[in-house]
Amino acid sequence: MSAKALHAIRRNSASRIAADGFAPRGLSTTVAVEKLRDMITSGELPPGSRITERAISDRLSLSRTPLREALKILESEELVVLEPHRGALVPLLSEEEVDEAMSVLMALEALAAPLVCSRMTPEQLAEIETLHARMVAHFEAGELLPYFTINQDIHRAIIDASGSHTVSRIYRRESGRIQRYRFAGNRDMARWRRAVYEHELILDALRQRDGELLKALLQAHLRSGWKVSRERLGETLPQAP
Amino acid sequence: MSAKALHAIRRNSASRIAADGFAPRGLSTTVAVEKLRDMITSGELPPGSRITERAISDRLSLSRTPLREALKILESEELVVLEPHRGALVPLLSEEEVDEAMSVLMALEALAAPLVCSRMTPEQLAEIETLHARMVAHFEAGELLPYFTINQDIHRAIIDASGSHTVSRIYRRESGRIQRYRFAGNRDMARWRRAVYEHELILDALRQRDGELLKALLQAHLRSGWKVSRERLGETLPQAP
DNA sequence: GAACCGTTTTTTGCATGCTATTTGGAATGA
DNA sequence: TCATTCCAAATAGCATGCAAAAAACGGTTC
Repeated sequence: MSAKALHAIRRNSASRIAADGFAPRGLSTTVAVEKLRDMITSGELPPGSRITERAISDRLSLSRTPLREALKILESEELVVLEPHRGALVPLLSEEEVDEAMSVLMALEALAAPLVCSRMTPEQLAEIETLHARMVAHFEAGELLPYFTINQDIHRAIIDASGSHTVSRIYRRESGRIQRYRFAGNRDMARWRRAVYEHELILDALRQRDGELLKALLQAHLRSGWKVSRERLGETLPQAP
Repeated sequence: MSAKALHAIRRNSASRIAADGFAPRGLSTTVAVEKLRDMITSGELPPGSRITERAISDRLSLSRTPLREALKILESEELVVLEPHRGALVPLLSEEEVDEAMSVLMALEALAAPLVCSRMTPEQLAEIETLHARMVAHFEAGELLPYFTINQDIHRAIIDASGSHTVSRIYRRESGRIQRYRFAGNRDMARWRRAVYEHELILDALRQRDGELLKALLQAHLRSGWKVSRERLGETLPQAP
């Protein structure tokens, strides 16, 4: 329909090359989502911080358009809050809000547990065992951060073994949303040791494919982990949003 | 960094004025999300249909930029699927996928029921009673569509009364995602009459603030409603995604 | 010093147009 | 007839620039 003859002779500036000298892999928006998600869940962008589009788009060496798309995605994951005409900020969650999310995670684990026990494949079990071994290794080396990461992976792998895409998706999203706040609990050495032991029990329940036991163990694990984190955060967190 | 001197002397076209002669209320992206969500959940854009950016942006009289942002939001609600470089399409859910979502809704109702009974305010109860009365009126008038809409509102209002923002949010999202597939069940007259009766029971449980009873009733209600819809959809739906 | 108000500066919202990728189809060969 | 290759049209991805809203500033008055 439109004439394509009149081209301004101007190349796009060399913006596809990021600051580190490598062209980004994949689509800009996707890359931006992943980087921002990391920055938020890792705490590099702490709760309460403002995100100005230009600053971040410069930092990720892309234009505002894909960055804005990324922010919209993160908003619907509730990892950022967008205020009209005022921009994005990382939400500061209250203890009650994390509580709520923990309840949902427990409900999802209760829903998933029997499914996992009836539908988990031997490969999935083996995968979980491998992750567990690696996690224990990090525990014994006292490496908190990799321990925590693999810990999350294990819980995700268990939920994934339920075969319910819907449950997996929601679990992932909600657990990512509050991840930052749960981290505090692992700094307690007694709790840490106890958590590893609970993981052993969970693994046993998986091997025996005992759905009821698995459900009980998962919920107790989540509950007691959060209890410790909550105490740790008591000073830092506000009482109401 | 870049020179700002060279301006093409061109006004933005009068595109803020929509086809109906009214300027849109609120932000374009928000408007686009709401309109598209309606178009999808109502079936105006049926599962399987492709959405080309230009066609829809013309139809909603806005540019591709806010439309693309809207699509990203809808994607993370799983109301559309975006294939890289190929655009958006409305996903066709299999029976199993709707099943999964129904399980999640039931789990959320189970989680919410006791909270609702302990935290619901008298105003919230009154609000639900009002909605119920209106719903019954539509039932007696044989008006299926408004009945169905208010039905959804009642379930949302019950969940909202739990006071858990997290549960409300997830319930809303998942129930919207499968809404299109649940509609079929109400075409069965026997089921419809039965459903209204079940709502009476649910209302009683709310009045008595009996959490266990409420939980049981809600779950039975959801289960039997979906059972009928599933039979209706049996012919139309594929077995696997 | 604090509160008010007009002006400048910054930042978001959006339309536009170019580039890159995909696709549909014609032309070619087996 | 069918598969293959190549080209053109269509369409998504993204950078850019302008308009408008919000924030920051500066000066004035109380």
